[in-house]
Amino acid sequence: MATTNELSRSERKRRAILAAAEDLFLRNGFLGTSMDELAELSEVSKQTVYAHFGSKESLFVELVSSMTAGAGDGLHDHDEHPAPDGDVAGYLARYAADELAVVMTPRLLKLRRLVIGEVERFPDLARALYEHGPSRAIRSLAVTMAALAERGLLSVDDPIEAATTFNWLIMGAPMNEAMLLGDGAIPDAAALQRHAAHAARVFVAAYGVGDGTR
Amino acid sequence: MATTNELSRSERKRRAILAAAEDLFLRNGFLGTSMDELAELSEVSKQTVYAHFGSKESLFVELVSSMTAGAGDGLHDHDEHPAPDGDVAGYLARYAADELAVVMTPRLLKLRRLVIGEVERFPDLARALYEHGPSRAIRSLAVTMAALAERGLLSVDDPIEAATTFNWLIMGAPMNEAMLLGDGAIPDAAALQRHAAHAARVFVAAYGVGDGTR
DNA sequence: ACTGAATCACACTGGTCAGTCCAGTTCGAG
DNA sequence: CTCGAACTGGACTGACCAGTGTGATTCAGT
Repeated sequence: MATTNELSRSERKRRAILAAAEDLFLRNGFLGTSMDELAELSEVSKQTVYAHFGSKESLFVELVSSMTAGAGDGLHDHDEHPAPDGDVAGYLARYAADELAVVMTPRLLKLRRLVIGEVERFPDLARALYEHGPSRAIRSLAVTMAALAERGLLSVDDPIEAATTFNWLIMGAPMNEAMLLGDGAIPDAAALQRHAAHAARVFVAAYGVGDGTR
Repeated sequence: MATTNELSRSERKRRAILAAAEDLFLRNGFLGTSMDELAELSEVSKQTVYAHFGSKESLFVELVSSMTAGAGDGLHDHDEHPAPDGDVAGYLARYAADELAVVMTPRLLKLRRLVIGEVERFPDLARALYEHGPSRAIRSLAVTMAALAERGLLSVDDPIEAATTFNWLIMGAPMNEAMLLGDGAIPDAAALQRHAAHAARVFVAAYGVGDGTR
């Protein structure tokens, strides 16, 4: 079954092209990337690029869409253990730190910058990124919020509103700094954890049921 | 003194060029804008464009720099009346609504998208936007926070941290939605005021001194 | 070994773009 | 009115770019 090395020739070429496209588009933008450049970096002829993806636009859309779809796929098994004891702040802090660790990544931040810069040209890609990113995270978080409220651990009227508030309490500062200051401004893991803990403390002070943190 | 109509010919041309540049760059980006297009929209010859600004890059940098510098100039006289009575939440809500009204503007949002998309090519512009925008707002807000703490109206250890928290509690959601969903997703004034009030309530719950809102 | 599909190198088209050049025109200040 | 500075239109250069065409070559499955 292994043709020569696990992957068909065509598939290998295809992936090489996508890898090069990711590199170039994320670095130089849509207009700033040329197809000759791309073929060269892929170590593939330009014809092959056009055989696999019909046009520059198609390639761009396909690349960004696939990166977008798999963007927040590291965040699923949170609902497993929603605050075993009553330490809601600790649980939320861990939740926040996990999300931050996924999102505050050069690859995803570059993708976000790219898509934001191309909102006018590719509004659908931007909407897709919004749906698969923040919106998805918030919806998922809202479920957790509702569960915590049900157990009397949190006082939440509107789970979506609460989730939105928590989400941006977490993401707001680091995300917006990273957007403008570049990947060099990404806080290290320790700083992100401190930030997550602080956000959780603030949130619990507003939405907690009485104990808070102290 | 008025040469013909308040402004010298040269100055009129210059402004026409900048106006066209603002329109085109904000809409089509740096690479997506051509100098011929720009000259035509300015109703000025290409030579004149190059006489005033030496190159496409210079024009771009000058335009973005000037827009950036005057970005948050509507936010100065807040410190005038910091919560006459003890209604900190109300005061902060008004403060937040004012900031939102300035920032959530198509012109500034487009500028922000443009600059974010060009971070790699023009990192200095992005840094300048960061300094004149969020950073400036936060520093100014921190002063207010400290003043409120001094009067016993707020419990603030680290004014910068508190200001940062409040700032993104306000800006996070609407800003990031607007970045990806386009200017059509800008909430109306009423929604922004509701959001501001909510943010202020959450903030006071975490940083308030005991009364909160209810 | 054979065969058809995929890939290759490379030239080429038609178009765009930043920036320059130039000869003639407009404009405003004295 | 005069003069010089600013402006104009349009042609031009050199470079780049998306996408196509072609004929030779490689490769994988039979």
